[in-house]
Amino acid sequence: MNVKTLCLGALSLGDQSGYDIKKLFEGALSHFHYATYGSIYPALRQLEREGLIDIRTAHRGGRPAPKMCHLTAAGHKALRQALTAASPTEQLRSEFLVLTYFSHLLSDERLAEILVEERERHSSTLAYLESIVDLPEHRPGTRFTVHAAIARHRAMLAFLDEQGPTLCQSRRSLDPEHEGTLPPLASNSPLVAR
Amino acid sequence: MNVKTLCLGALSLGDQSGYDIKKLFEGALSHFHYATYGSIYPALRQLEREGLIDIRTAHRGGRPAPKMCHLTAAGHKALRQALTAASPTEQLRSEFLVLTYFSHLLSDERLAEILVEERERHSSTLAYLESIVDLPEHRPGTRFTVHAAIARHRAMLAFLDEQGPTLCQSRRSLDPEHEGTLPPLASNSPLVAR
DNA sequence: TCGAACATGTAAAAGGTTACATGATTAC
DNA sequence: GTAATCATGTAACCTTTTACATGTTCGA
Repeated sequence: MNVKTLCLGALSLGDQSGYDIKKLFEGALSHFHYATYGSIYPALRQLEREGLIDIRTAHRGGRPAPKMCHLTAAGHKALRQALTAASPTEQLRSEFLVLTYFSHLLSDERLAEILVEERERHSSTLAYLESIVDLPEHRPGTRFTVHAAIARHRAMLAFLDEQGPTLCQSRRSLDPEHEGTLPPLASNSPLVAR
Repeated sequence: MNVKTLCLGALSLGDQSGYDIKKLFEGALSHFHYATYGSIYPALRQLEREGLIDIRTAHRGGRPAPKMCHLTAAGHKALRQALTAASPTEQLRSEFLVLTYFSHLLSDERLAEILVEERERHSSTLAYLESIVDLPEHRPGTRFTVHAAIARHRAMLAFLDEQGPTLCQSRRSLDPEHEGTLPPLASNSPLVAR
């Protein structure tokens, strides 16, 4: 799923400027995708070239004039096709989990710090999401994805409270001698083999 | 966090070939990162040029000779620094959530199909993870990340069972006339503004 | 004998981020 | 007056994916 398709999707909700679309990526979409101006503006220009959107400058006095983008019939069709054809994939890139996976290379203090910070991140995001999920203006699709994010952050909080202490303790019981030189993975380990 | 750092991390677990590292990305690491040969082999060559790893061809008769990679002292130091300096970020890219967010553009049948498939994905991954999480050969870091994945997939299953029907029903109660031309988001919506 | 697993790599292209560049307006 | 917000864009760089290319060995 590329930024072009996401922009078409955003425009299916109503005419918007590149700036507006960026806000959407920082807001509702941020829980499952992200994009910056550097990809949004080129995407919009390309979509215009392909005839999938119209761009017209809105000269409302005062403020800098935004270029409002509007889905054409062809754009609508292309969007539907893209969404229907997609076999939904998911990719998670979590540096937190990378760090904990390699936690044998971290100091106790650094590990504890990382765990606390991760907890705070989930906690504050969760509080925000819970405060907005029941607002009546959400479309069903929006509310669904907010619920998904809430479920995920709640689960991560519970997991951190349950397994965080275990991770810290398991390190203390290890011989401090062989730091970073643990034996190689057994080649028949399911995690290696699969 | 780039593939080079991940490769260094993999090698902190013991000497491995590029092929072995790929298996790690398909296995234990797959729950929070991914990489293909096209990025792993160039990364390894670059790490060798930088003196962070040694590569030597293992001539064990028969099989094609793997090039075993070994962390140098400099590599170990670089890895520790990279892991300590990282301020852990997380990014999720879920086409499933993109599709549900824009579900006003999908047919009822397609939406139902997507929900069922997503449920199956989480269900089968969860079953696998639960079958291996208690194996004694896991390092604490490995077990921690497996628990994290289990927590996430369980939460998603519960969420799908709870909110999936709601999403389908909310569509049926909508006027079928204005498909795809829902009113623009209120500009004061928290999801837009934030 | 045939497919799966082992094993390494390249080249082109796609895709995106980062940093830079600019400037008006509004609210405090 | 000054910081935040509105508003658009480019260029260089980085990273990664995709598709291709090749060949061996083991087990059924």
